[in-house]
Amino acid sequence: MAKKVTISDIAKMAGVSKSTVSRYLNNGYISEKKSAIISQLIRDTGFKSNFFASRLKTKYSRLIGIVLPRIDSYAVGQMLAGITQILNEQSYQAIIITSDLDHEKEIRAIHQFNEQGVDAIIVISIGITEKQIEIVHQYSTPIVFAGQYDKRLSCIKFNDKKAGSILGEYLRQKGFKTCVYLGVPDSDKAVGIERRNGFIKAFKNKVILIHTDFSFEQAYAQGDKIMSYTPSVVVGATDNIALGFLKYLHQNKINVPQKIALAGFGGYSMGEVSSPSLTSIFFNFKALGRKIAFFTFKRLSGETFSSYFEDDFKLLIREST
Amino acid sequence: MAKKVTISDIAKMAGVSKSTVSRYLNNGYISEKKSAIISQLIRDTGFKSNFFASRLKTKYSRLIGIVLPRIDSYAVGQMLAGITQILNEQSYQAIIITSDLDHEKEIRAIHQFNEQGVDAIIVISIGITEKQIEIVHQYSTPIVFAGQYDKRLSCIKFNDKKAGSILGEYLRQKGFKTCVYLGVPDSDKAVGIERRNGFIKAFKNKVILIHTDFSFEQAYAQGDKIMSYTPSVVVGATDNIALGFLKYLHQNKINVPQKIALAGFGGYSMGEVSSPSLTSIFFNFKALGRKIAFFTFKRLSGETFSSYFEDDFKLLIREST
DNA sequence: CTGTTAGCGCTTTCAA
DNA sequence: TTGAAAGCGCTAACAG
Repeated sequence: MAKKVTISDIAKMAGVSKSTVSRYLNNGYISEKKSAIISQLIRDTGFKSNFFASRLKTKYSRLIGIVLPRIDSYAVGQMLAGITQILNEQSYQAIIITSDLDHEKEIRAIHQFNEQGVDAIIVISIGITEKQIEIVHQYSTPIVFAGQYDKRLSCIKFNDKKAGSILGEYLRQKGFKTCVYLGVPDSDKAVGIERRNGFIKAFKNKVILIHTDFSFEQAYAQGDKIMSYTPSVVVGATDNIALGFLKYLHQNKINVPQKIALAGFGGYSMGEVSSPSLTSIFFNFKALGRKIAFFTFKRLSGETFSSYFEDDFKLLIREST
Repeated sequence: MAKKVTISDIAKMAGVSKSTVSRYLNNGYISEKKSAIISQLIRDTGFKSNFFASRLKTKYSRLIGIVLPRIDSYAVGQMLAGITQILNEQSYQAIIITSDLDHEKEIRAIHQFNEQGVDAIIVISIGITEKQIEIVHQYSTPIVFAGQYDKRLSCIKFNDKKAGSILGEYLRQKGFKTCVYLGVPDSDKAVGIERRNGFIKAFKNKVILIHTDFSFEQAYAQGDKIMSYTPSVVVGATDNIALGFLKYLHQNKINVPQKIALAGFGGYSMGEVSSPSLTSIFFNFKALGRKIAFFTFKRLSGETFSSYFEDDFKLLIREST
């Protein structure tokens, strides 16, 4: 079972001092002979340096705290996969707390990570508030925000405006004249405002704005209202929203794309298996996750605040347009 | 920035001993007066107990290591959401490593967690090997396996056999006579063997078995072969597999469910938005995640090995049958 | 109810 | 190149 082999035990057995063993473990300022014997002893006993004792002395933990709005979402899962991939490669580890889309919890999580002594914190944010900015400046731990932007913080996110404009441009060139855009509230600056503005500016023609939440159901429920504007194309701020409306179209036997075209943002696999498959802007969330990790390491190595906008997305033209 | 306020500082300021402050922080065996003054001081100074020092003394870290095959999957995301929900409620925290579906990495992760001194380990496994069993018995840290079963370990998973039989029973009663079952390799005991056997036993009629992997693409590619058996119903071992074949049916203008019926396992939202929507066995992965956490706490509180089979799934009858 | 006293296991000067 | 010694910040007997 749990063999309580400590550094002293090894030292005793090897006939050296604890410091020597410690040196072997760290810098390695040690003679060949002793090194060999210690090495052997460690192997035999199965000794493992006590994580907490070591962290108590040195200042860093090789732990990165990650605050997530929720974990059961495709985008978050992909990002997390990207982040942990890079973290693990560098022998860092992720420790996660979910905020459940609650600003207060997000803040509490940041406090908690600080208390735990993580080396850095990554916050996949649902919106940056003044209070958060205050907290970031009050702690010395590097904090990186992802998904949202504020110039006073270190942020990394997709260039939502550009994403919106790519889709807008494409649909304009396709000759669509009237669009209903299913947007989410402005409280989500990235998805709510930037994506939409980019789209509207590039589409140039008529856009009717209808607000909805992020759910499949609410988009479905707005079907009648949407159709009352007789749009030639409907765009959902996310694929999920677009698919909610697609369900309505199916049930009302309205043909896509013959009667009406449809597009979304996300490029989730769901949009690939629907019929018709959904035209969408694919965001490479996993790649973003990797960038987030790199960005965090930069901050860790002393680089100062700055922001980054990722352009790794592309237009997937599929059957729905 | 990082104010290095320690428990001694607080003690000095409050005119008490460190132990008293420590007691305030923990058991609270302390007078009202001192409690009040310490409480105030902590608030003022922004003192936070040093995580590592405290963990060095007590044996517990309140950290649970979780080994995942991959994070960017719906099922895993849901489970993780359920697990972390309960963990966080109990002030425990999740620390994750991904195994990337690699047995070696899974084992390394278990070792690593042990070295780090987590209180318990949860392994969402892709298949239990002899080597793993050996390791579990060599460590004293409680380890809980999820998703797979071996009687020598603490396991928790869905009752796949029963899930299979529910769908088999339903399709038999519906009057289908010939079924193609798209199965995955036997190396995944739960999904590959149990689910399939439960199905076959309950369906009673003719079942043609075709092997495929977990991907949408491979299921799609097997379309011609599947149709050559002229089945009246096709069942995918996962929804994803079923949807891959659905894509084939769409492209070949074969009507579902008029010409052929289709069903899967999973109950993912993808099967809800497809058209027709997919009949499926819904597994409540989030609920399973919560159970996993509870189960882990039981082991933590000294209960011994045992296994648990979750029945929280149900038949979703939708348009495809 | 509270203070004193020992460490937890490790790292890190400092001198040798 | 090595060892002695001094803690990191906290908790937990023990005695009062």
